[in-house]
Amino acid sequence: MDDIDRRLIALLQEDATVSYATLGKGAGLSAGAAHERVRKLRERGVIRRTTVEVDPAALDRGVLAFVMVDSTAWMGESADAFAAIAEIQEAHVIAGSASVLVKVRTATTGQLQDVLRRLYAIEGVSGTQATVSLETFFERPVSPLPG
Amino acid sequence: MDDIDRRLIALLQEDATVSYATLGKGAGLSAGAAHERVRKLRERGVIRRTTVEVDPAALDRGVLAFVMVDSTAWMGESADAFAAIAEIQEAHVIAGSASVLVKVRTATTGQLQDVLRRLYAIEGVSGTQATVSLETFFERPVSPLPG
DNA sequence: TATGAAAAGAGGAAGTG
DNA sequence: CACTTCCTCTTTTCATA
Repeated sequence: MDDIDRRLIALLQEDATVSYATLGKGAGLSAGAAHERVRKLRERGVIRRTTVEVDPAALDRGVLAFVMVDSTAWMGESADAFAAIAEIQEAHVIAGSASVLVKVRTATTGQLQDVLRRLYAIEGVSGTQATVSLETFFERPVSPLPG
Repeated sequence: MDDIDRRLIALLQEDATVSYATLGKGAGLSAGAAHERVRKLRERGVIRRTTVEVDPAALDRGVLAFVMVDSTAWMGESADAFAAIAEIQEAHVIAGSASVLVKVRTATTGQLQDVLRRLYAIEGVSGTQATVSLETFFERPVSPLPG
């Protein structure tokens, strides 16, 4: 992971459809060398996958909320229960009073309420605190640049 | 946006490097038809971009925290101030006691502390409450399927 | 690891049903 | 809208340094 790798990642995060020739030019490499480096980044798992970024509203997921899920038991083994709820985009075990923080996207606040109901149905869950997002300033890839 | 479009999006989210021929097969379409639909999804802004998903730890961003940022003033115009902090991956204006929720990734908790210091330097910011993630259950694309 | 070149395959743009 | 065809460019592999 040197500065060239970071540069390649930055370029791919911006647009992963560019050719290796263009990619190499942007990093001061030949197409072949750029290709080889990217292949290794994938092999090492640094680049996990190539994917598309979608407008949530277009998929009927215009309502964004973060929900703190309190529990009476250790939730460390409950990943599947959260993953089974399609509206949950992320789930993290957290330090602090609650035990799991989830990011939820639904079409309406009514559906958000339904997600909360399903969260309560998970074993050990004792409470939820939902915080609705009014506006998203930005959501961007993890910066490969230091600082 | 019919079911075929949703299917195409689901396949692309999983692996955006597949050929249009493979993509079409997965959605019951010819390569050309799949290509045309994907082109339109991009044109309409449903698909925003093709990008790569990266392992945060490999980029020296192994510490994940969510920070509630309290403020004394309306933060609705402060997007740039948050965007200027490279460690911030997302920033959302929220309903509730705090006014902005940010997702932060740093190499160490020391660097997290430094981000908090820089958050305090933003005009109007009166306080922060950081919640550190101990484990990420999952982070996945927005589900294109209903329910 | 980088380069350069050759073969295999995919992208992109026609025209047709 | 979807399918097919055709041409171009890219990806992928390999030999070489």
